[in-house]
Amino acid sequence: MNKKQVTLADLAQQLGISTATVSRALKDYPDISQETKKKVLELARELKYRPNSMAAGLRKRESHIIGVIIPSIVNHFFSSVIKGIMEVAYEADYRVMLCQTDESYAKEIADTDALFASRVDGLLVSLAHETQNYDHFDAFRDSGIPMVFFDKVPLDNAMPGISKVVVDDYQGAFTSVEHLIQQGCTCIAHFHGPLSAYTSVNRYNGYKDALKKHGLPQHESLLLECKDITFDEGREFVSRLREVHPECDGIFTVTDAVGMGAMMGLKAQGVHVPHDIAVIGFSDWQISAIVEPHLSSIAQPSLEMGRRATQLLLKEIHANKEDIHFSPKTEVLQTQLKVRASSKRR
Amino acid sequence: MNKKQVTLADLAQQLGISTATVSRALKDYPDISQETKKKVLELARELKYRPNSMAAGLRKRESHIIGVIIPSIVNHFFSSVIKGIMEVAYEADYRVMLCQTDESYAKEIADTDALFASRVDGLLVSLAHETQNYDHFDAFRDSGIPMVFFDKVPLDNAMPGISKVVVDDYQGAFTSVEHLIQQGCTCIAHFHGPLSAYTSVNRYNGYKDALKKHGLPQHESLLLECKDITFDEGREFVSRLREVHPECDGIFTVTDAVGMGAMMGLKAQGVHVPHDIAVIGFSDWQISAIVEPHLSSIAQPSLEMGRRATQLLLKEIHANKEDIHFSPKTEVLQTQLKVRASSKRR
DNA sequence: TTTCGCAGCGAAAACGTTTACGTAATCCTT
DNA sequence: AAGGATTACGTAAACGTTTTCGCTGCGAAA
Repeated sequence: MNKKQVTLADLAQQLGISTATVSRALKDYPDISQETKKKVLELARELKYRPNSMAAGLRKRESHIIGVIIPSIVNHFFSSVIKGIMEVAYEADYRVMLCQTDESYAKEIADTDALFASRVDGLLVSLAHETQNYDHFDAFRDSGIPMVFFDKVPLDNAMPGISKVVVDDYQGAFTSVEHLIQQGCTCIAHFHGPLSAYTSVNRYNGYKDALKKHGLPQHESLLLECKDITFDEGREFVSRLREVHPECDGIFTVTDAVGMGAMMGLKAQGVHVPHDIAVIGFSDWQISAIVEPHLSSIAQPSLEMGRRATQLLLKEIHANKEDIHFSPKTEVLQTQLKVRASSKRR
Repeated sequence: MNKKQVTLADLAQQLGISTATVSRALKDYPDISQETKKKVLELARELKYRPNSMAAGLRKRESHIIGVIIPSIVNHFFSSVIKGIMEVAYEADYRVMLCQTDESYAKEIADTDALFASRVDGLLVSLAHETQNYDHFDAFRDSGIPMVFFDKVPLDNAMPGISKVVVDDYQGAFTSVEHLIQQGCTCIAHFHGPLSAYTSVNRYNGYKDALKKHGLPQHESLLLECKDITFDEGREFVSRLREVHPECDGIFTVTDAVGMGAMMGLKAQGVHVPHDIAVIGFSDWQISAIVEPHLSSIAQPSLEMGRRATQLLLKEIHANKEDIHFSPKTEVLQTQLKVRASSKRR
């Protein structure tokens, strides 16, 4: 049913010139007189000519599309990253093709293949939780199509020569625990994430090193693992924690959902935050500044992460096109401590 | 620097057959022997052949891409919708190209043009706030490329013959106000959005009709307009409201951000929620079940909206391809009242 | 005059598929 | 054994651009 589209050939025929000239006129290439250029542009507008980027892409061997693969989209962090990506992509006149893995390795493979089939000019990836193997990126590798990983990136030695953008989880965790100590906490627990995840490990280490630096006690029983990283886990774990460590006066949680759960659990038990126990989260969700008491947190520059990753990718794409060398970079973005009521004891 | 890709011609040459046969083998079309099919598939795997969907798209005049235009992505409602879209699209083997307008009319036009240039097979749109004119969709119109609007849709008479998926804002508002009345509220205010927006108008009307049905007083001064629909507006407006209507005992807000702001404002004034004033929001943000007191709200089926819109679009795409008539539908999804502490007075 | 340069344009090939059409070989009818 | 049907494949055109190369005509330099 689709009515046929207006093509270069149509314009060319009506003007009695060749498609080559029409193409030159529309893209304002050299070798074209102002006169015919004007005529072409006029007719193009009149006939509502719309370029076909599939045809152009096929011929030029580039799509002006960048592919994005993320674990989840219903998530403040990732949706901010995507916003950053789209901002920069739009500025550079690139389209964005989005895929969501739902943390599934199989889906990640399918998405990678589909994006390659679409001949995207570059790929931005945050790995799925399940992913341990990186062979599905070989197609991009072998074809020399640039990739930039962000947030959840491959293990250090796994993909040499690939650019990455990550957040300094270790430093963020270290800073927040040190902040608790400065607020007078002497027995600090950590509700951490699964240690299979890179980010969880870094935060875990930041926590431990901060305690070590200040000579505070470390106990296995101060460490509780949130397998699913949920609000409910936070709420339940505080009971378990206080049975073993009634003297505990500070909690650092792997993310704000857990932190808010912990605060609710404590409130239900009649424990005052921050007076009895100070709480600090991670990621600085919008909610954190609204919930009572306002939850202290570590802000991750999510928008910035999307922007940087895309800028890196575009640079690499252009370097490729100009045939000049591009040396892969790893950018580490700094976090920001947001001190709010939940941790203010002085 | 991109190494050249493996093409059908490469496979054909190595096997001493024609590209036509290779193409048939790979897409398991008829007119092919099991024997050569097997040989082709083997060589394809060996040489790591990857189809080029730009070439296929150009030839078949379809891209297997659907374009999505939304006002904002950093937003729980829209990111859920997108998730629903991507789920259905993925099942049907379609890719998703995403654009974000940031509520800008100009950006919406640019996005529409770009998606048309990419020759997407269909378009899903939630209109920008600024958009009053729909001419930029003419290209899709004229070419007979299906579009489905969702959430923020064109005015009724503006685009006849176009499918839409909306939420029953009127009924949701009506239900929530009736709920307040059942809880004993007798003087209910409404913090509404700009009445240029369809959704705001429907909620506004639902509010008014619920009051009318139950014979409650209606005053202009009970209506406060949130131009930007923000937390801060909610917080500020309660002071203004209580100066004029100290007897007010219920507030229905156009969305949860405003509702939460109102609750904070009331709390700051020492007004108890829900005892003195009951509050109910709209949209059921994740935060609402966490903030204190838990905010009652109207849940919108966002995931479902994305799914339905995409299903409609795909149906229309396929109907188009088979050259059978498709009559546009408007689906109205029902909301769900979530009663929480902020409105429970009995 | 010749020679060169240059501006403006066209012819045609390419990009990698899909597909309408034709054809040769094989098989099954009667 | 002649005729038709079927199977499996090749030829070549098409999709809508971009781009290389070459050509023409004109003016300026020699």
